[in-house]
Parts: sequence; structure tokens; C-alpha cells
Amino acid sequence: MSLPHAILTALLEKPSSGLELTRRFDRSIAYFWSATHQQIYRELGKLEGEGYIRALPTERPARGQKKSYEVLPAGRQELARWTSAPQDPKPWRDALFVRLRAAAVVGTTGLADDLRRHLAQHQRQLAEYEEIEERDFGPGRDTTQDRLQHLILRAGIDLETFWSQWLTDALEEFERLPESGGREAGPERE
Amino acid sequence: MSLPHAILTALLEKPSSGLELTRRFDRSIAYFWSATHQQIYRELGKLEGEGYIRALPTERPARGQKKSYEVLPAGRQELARWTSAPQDPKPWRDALFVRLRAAAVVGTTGLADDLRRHLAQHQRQLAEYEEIEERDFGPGRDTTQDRLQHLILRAGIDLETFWSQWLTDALEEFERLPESGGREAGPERE
DNA sequence: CCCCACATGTAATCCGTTACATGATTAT
DNA sequence: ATAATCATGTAACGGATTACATGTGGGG
Repeated sequence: MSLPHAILTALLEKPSSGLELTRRFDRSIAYFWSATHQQIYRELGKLEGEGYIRALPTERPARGQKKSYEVLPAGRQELARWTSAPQDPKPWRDALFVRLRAAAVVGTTGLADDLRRHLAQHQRQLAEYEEIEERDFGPGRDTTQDRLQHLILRAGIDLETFWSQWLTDALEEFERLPESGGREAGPERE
Repeated sequence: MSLPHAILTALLEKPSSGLELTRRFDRSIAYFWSATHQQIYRELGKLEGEGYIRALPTERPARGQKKSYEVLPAGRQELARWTSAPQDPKPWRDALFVRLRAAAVVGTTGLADDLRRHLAQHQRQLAEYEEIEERDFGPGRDTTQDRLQHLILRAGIDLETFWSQWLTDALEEFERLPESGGREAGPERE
């Protein structure tokens, strides 16, 4: 249930139309919570129905016409409630590990190439984050908001660093492995 | 589309019934791809329909009767195909970062307590992984399968280490922050 | 005039989650 | 007998993804 709250946050930062929100998500929030324009329009409808946001009355609403939203007091209150309420962390899920486990049974053919591709992507993402850090969080940026957003960015940087390191290690390990086509059966250990 | 392939992998490791699969998932695969028994039964039905697995004919199938499955050649082939095919990494999504970003707008009240809770959980998980590493991947465990599964475990350890470190840093930062109730508006930077 | 980019949506499908239902086996 | 547990499912719902539909405004 994070998307509506991500939208409320974005709208509090700056009232926007659906497409503007989509673009702003792509530029910043999508780094930790991505959403397509379809999702966003649907949520905007719901949030309006629940009385958390309202369309700015300045523009007439119509299909193809821009429609901007702002957050109502009830929306801000709901966001504050959700932010402070305890939530358990979701267990991480990653298809790459499923593939690795599968490769232990059916063979590692072709996997190394894809690991290299992933490594390149994570390195690129890491470089992008570091660029943002230099540009947006240099000296003198020290408000509470700056510090919190910097914390999020640091998490991104550390995660991409983890991936780059782990994939490098994994590739090294792969080079020492016999490129087998898998095994038929064997004892299981869990 | 990882669940069916995780199931194929588990069944290749050892033919099992639905509930046995569920238990084995909980004990090992769920660390990187969790699934409930309902999901597993649904997927078993699909996989059987697609000709990737079949019920072992030894037991008559009926509600409440154990029914074991084994992987057919087509299933092994599909698993090998999927494992070697390129796949883009999914962007990470974490509600905690949404909450942090929201807190920058509506205030950090209550968040620190929950961060401490998360920290404790991640430290517990880290300890569990390290125990598994000592127990199952000591010296002398050196087959290809061991090495690949060890790589997965190392990823888990490194990720939990990241979380523990990041949450510690974040809590430290929180202590230096004025416990504000949020701000009304302000310039946005993305 | 026509095409394309902008903007807002609808529909279908899949996956995951939660709650519930039902049959078989075992212990008391 | 009956209650608890094992085992296999069904049903309903919600979020995410993908494909498609519709309308507006501007440039060539």
C-alpha cells in the first residue's frame, strides 16, 4: 500500500497533474518506487474518492485536458499516520537467485553473460547516483529534508555497490566452475 | 515468472507433494522467493497442464490424499531455457524509503522506533544466515552445487549487512534531527 | 488537413495475499 | 467417537503490467 502514499508525498511537495506526477516519479521517486501512468491515474481517482486530494478548480476537467490535484488536510493526516505506523519489512525477492539455484541443477550455460550485463547496469546506476549526490547534496545542503533525501540516496548507492561487488565475485566464481550441462540427481542439502 | 521455475528446480532436486514443497520452500527457497501453499498448488496444476511435470502414478489422487510430482523432460528443458535467457533486473522497491521521503514532508514522528525494530529483525536474519553458512558451507563442501548455493547465501549475508549498517547510520542521523512535525511547503529538488 | 505529441483514461490478465472449505489420518 | 493435524484445494480481492482507446492542441 505504498503507491497512494508516495503520490500524496509527491503532491505535497508540489501539486501536479497525472502526467506531471508520472514524469516526476520517473525522475526521482521511481528510484525506490516505480509506477506507470495507468497506476497513477487509478490511484488519483481513488484518492479523490476518499477525500484525500481534490482537483484544482482552475481548469475545466475533460478527457485530454490537464487536471491538477492538491492534497487536502485529511490526506496529509493519512500520510502522517501511515508514515509513523509500524510496518514489517518485506522479504527480498530476486529472480537472479532463483536462476542461480536452477543453474545448480540444469547447468550454468549462458548465465555468466547475463551476469555481466547485470553488472554493467548496476555500475551505470551507481555512477548515476554518485553524480546526483555530487550535484544535489554537496556542502551547504543541510535542511532536514535534504538529510532525509540524502539518506535514501545513500541507500541506493550502497545497494548498487553491493550488487556490483557481488556480481563481480559471482563471475569470478563462475570462471573457476566447470561449464557443466547440469546433473541428473544427487543428495539435497537445505 | 519465477515461481514456476523455482518449483521446477525444487522438484528436480527432489520429487515432492504440494505440502512437502511448501515446507521446503519455507526452509530454503523462501529466503529469496517466498510462496504460500495456495500459490504452489495453483502452479502445480498449471505446470501439470503444460506438460512440464506429472503426478507420480504410485498413489491414487484424491482430495486429502498425498500426491507427488516429478519433472518431465519438457520441464527440465523449459527450466534450462529460462535460466540461460537474458532477464533485466527488476528495480528495487522498498516502502521504507517512501516513508522516509514522506517524513521529510509530514515529520519524522514515530519513525525512529520502527527503524530500530527493522534493525533488530535484520540483525536476527543476518545471524541466522551466518549460522547456516557455518553449518552447511564449511570446509570440504566444494561441488558446483555447493558453490552456487553458497553464492546465494553470501548475497543474503551481504544484503542483511547492508541493511544493518544503513539502518544504524539512519538512526544516528535521526538523533541529530529536530523532531519536527513537518513543513508546510517549500522548494522542491529532485 | 493531417500527423504527432500530449494527456487522460479503460480493459484484460497475472501474481500474490487472505480467508475459507473439505477430505483423510492419527492420537486420545 | 471425536478432536487435532495433515493435505489439498476454492474463492475473493488487490496491486502491477500490458495493451489498447479517446480526446486535445500544435506544427508542417
